[in-house]
Amino acid sequence: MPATIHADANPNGIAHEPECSIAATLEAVGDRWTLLILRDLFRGVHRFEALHRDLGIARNLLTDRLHRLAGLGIVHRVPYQDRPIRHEYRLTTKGADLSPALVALMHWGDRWYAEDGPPTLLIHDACGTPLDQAVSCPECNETVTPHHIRSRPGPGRTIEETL
Amino acid sequence: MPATIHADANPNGIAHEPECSIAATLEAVGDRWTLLILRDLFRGVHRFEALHRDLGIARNLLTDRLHRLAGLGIVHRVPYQDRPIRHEYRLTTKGADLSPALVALMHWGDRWYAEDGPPTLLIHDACGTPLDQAVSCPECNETVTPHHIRSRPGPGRTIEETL
DNA sequence: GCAGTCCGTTGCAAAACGAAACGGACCCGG
DNA sequence: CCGGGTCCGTTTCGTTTTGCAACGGACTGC
Repeated sequence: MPATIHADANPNGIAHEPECSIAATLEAVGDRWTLLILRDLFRGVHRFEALHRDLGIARNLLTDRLHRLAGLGIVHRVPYQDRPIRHEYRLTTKGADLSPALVALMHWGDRWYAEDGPPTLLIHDACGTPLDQAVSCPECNETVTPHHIRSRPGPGRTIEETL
Repeated sequence: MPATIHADANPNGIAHEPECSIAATLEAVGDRWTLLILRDLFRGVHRFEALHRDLGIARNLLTDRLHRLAGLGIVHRVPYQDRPIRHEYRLTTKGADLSPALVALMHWGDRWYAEDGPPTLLIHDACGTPLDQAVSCPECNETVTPHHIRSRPGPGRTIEETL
């Protein structure tokens, strides 16, 4: 039996109730473009025009997504000139905190779709070594594979549907 | 400056060319429902009717997504009865390999949207300890934060646009 | 036969998306 | 001052994707 990542039966409101954190996350960033926009922000592409060019996203959608991300506190608008007052978009702590998720998505793509090897390597700035990502047990000090991951209701679970 | 997760300028074909593994991954599983379906598969919900009930997804979409996932080799259809021959959907290795991504997305939701604490805890089956996930450097034997992540073109990058 | 289960399809309206034109605020060279 | 060029949106409109709910098929069990 594979990893049990438990969750609930309600694909709704964003911080609307504690039900499933995966659903909550996808509510915030789980549309066709948002994670790509965030990828570009990590990558150093911060301005509207540059994002538009780089992603090929429709301008109206880009406007919408950027405002939405700002509203969610994932991104903030930093003025880089006045006069035609212009802002660039930068990750907040909350946004930067999505880094592990992007890393995980990238690793999966590397593994299953990069026939000629990864198009991009993530390396340690200090030593240049390609990085790993792993789930680990702080108690046992060992890496845990999906098969050894179990789940149980946490403190935030409402007392309903034990399923 | 936050983590640099570099990527390309083309949000296209799935295994269509090596450009950006994040885009490739999102091409495969980056729509509104797919990751939630996968979450349920991890969680032990394997049948059409159960997925439909649990997720509230439209039946036509569920059909479509499951077939798509099967086509991509992320899921396979296992007969569990003949006669009205019926299949259940199970993760392949490729599908199970998305575990780290789901874990990362869940952690982020836990951190930013679970006011009363995580609705679900992932624990080590051997000892019951809540698990961590981290990016680490195999050389330095230390955890690497987003700020210390750099990126560089890997072997799979086509020789174009140095940006 | 008749109800119930399970999976999937169909038809249609609503929502999201994509492309491209348009508008505003500016800078610059002539 | 005028005609470009840049940068950031907004608007319009046609195409896709969703969501919803009814329907159909293949059984089982009573």
